[in-house]
Amino acid sequence: MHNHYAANTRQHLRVWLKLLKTSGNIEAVLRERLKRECGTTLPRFDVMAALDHHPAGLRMTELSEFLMVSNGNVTGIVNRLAEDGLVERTQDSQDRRAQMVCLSPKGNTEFQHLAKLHAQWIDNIMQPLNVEQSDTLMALLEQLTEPEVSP
Amino acid sequence: MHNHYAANTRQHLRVWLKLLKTSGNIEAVLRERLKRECGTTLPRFDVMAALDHHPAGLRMTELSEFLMVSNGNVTGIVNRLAEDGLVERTQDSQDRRAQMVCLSPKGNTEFQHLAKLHAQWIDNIMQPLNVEQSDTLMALLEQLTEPEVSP
DNA sequence: ATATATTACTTTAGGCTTAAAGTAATATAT
DNA sequence: ATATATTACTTTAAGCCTAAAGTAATATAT
Repeated sequence: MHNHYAANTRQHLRVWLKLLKTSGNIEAVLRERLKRECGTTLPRFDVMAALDHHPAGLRMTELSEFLMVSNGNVTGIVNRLAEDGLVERTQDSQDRRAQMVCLSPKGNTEFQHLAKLHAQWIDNIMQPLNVEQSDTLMALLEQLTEPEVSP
Repeated sequence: MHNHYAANTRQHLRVWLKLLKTSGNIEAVLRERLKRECGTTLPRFDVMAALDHHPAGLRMTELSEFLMVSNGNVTGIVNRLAEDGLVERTQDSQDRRAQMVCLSPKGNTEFQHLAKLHAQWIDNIMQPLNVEQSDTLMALLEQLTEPEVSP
């Protein structure tokens, strides 16, 4: 053996590494397919999905809160989506600092296509688990949802 | 309901989002603590951990294969670690293209400290699961280890 | 009314990441 | 021996990400 942690700690490390690896593998598959088959990226997909869930549009700050990423990050992604004509910005007439972002018709059409593919990919990847197993997995992950803060 | 997927697909999507969120949350905690408490980053930690596992050192290409990241990526991280005196590069006397990278004494001391903290953090985060539960989680994740490739 | 604080957003600097192109050294085929 | 291919590594361009600083507009306190 290479270390001298308690058996429990070793097991915990193993489970975490497995969780990280599994999640990372699946995410890598999604990124790869979005790129190769759709010419887009996961962050772009996430922004478009957020806008799809909010058909009336979102302000930049709402978008960054919804996606839990920084404000500046959203600025960059929305800029690039706008350059490609997939989202539209409209100035708020009440507040000249603010703007509303929503999917353009083109962006909406494209997202419906992406979302369908995305769901198929996930469905396929998760296929090995039956209903009971995925319920169990959900329940176990639920217990890790709010990581303890102090050692 | 907001969509019209088969119930199974919806469940699969929910489980995947939960998996992604849980893994991301834990990773965020680790990044945060590495930064705030140790002034380092997860990629730097990963490189140092790889070198700790290979005391004789690794070549740049071996390092990038071990970590499953690109060659150029490793160049950047190792550059910064070397600037901080945490790793050492030694030219291969047989092959003038190649070099050996290993932890410096300073890097080794620092990594032992980081590794101990890291293990404590994981141990604490995984605390909610008892042995049986973590075994079950391992087994379920195992089934997702090699995502199906074709729809 | 005016000063102060807050809010909405962008810009900047720096690190992480990849793919692709570039450089130099080594290995192979003829 | 020489041409070709491969290998080891770095550089570059572009996107993603954050924290911190910056800008302009709005809200609040007095």
